[in-house]
Amino acid sequence: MIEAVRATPEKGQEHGQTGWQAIRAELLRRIHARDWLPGALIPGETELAEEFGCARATVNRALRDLAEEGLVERRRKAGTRVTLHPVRKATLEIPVTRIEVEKRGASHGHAVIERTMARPPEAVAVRLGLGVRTKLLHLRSMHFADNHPFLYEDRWINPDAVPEAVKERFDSISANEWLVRYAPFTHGDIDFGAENVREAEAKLLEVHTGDAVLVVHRTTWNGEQPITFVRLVHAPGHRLRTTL
Amino acid sequence: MIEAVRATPEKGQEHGQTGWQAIRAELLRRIHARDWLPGALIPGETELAEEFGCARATVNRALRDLAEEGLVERRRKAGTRVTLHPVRKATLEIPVTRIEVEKRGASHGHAVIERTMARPPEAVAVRLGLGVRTKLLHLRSMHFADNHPFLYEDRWINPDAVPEAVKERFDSISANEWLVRYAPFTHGDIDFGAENVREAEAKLLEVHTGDAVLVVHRTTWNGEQPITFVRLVHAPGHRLRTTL
DNA sequence: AGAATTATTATGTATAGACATAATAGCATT
DNA sequence: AATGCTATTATGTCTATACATAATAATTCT
Repeated sequence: MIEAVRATPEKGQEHGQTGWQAIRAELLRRIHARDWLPGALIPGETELAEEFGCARATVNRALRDLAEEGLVERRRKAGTRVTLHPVRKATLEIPVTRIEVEKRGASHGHAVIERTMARPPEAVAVRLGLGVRTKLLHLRSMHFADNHPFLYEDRWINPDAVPEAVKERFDSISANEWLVRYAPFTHGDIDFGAENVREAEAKLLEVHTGDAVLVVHRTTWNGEQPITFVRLVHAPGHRLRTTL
Repeated sequence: MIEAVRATPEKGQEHGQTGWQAIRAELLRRIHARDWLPGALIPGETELAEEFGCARATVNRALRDLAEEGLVERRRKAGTRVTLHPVRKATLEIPVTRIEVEKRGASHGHAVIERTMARPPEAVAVRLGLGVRTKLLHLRSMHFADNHPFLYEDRWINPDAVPEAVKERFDSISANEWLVRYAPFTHGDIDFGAENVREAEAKLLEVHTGDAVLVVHRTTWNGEQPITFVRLVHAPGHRLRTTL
């Protein structure tokens, strides 16, 4: 029986949690201490509630939290077990480019290179789930950090989803930021990889052809309706960071 | 008053959620429909509970879920408001390499190239927060998918944190998987970027020197104690995918 | 034995009621 | 006007109880 649960919150206790968080911490401790080995079945909620001298709902809250993080797996009737191969989730935040630049202590600038209505290449049309015959708003632009090339953005916007975008010139506000503001999306997908930058993009980024660049592709949707597909080419050396 | 909450679960209802999920769905609908604008204060739990004809705890569960996703912000006394600039979080899962390979329908293989006790280069020592004089277990190995090079792994393990690792040969089980199993970590950090692959690594991956490769650096800790630092070099063309 | 049915069990969720806590707003004092 | 106390309020959490649901185990029927 751990006492932390009912312990009066004292000043000295740095890890002095109470309630369900104390339960959570204790369960976590047992997992890390290998009291309960990966794959092992841990006691039922009722049993733990009794041990900790709290209600089952409180144990449930703690276990649910651990389950959300992927540290334990729960199945009705089968019980709760320590995850064998905990799939760690790195949550990387996707801020607006301007803010990302400013967070690095640099001043942000951007310039539109192209702004046309055009038929998308097949790869783009497929991603958006649209036909190649639909004309889309095609925007190519550069982002700068302290006047150095930072990011090249090649974007296709579905005018059916965002009719207002057709009128916007995107010179005072970047498409990136404009869309976040006026066209919230319900879901999207991202994928990224490394590419040897091609000549055209290398010139824009002011680097050598063939340099390795981090390329991000992002598609966003509002319900069933595709909003935009964008290809982001970062300047060489750019790294994405996050914690586990 | 929405009825979905108490609705008898019928077969035809594809979006037929009940309970707190129905509340959540309705709240989400109002946010997306801009019924409640970004930044706006939404009704209190008590009020919503009354409207939906359920207990306050149920509304709380729904709101808490939305808050965890960053769609609303909650503060005691101040109430709940729709997030102004929802920082979209892409959660990318970091599975064990073997499982990642197998998920692609390929067979996984691996081979240890080097296994020594050595002093780490300064960059590694800094990352781990250790001195350059501490000898660490240095492991270099290759992962294969259907016998094609898939990933090159250059790893440094802190023997203080995982003494058992020094005895392990890592030929039947990869270091990656072994560590997940026997040395769970409490936290870590990841960063990734694109690099032009150097000659030595290019040979191992059987690609041309200078090809763009996705490089991941990962450090993991158990509490205060550093466990391992690893540099993962993916074969060219490898892309990481996730959803928003 | 094999299939279908029923019982059991652990988690999942809902409820009402209670108290805790943080933050604001209002009031009083200096 | 600045400060400090106090009341108020919305969320945070815990409790006990109840029923729902999924999955397994046991049982019965053929």
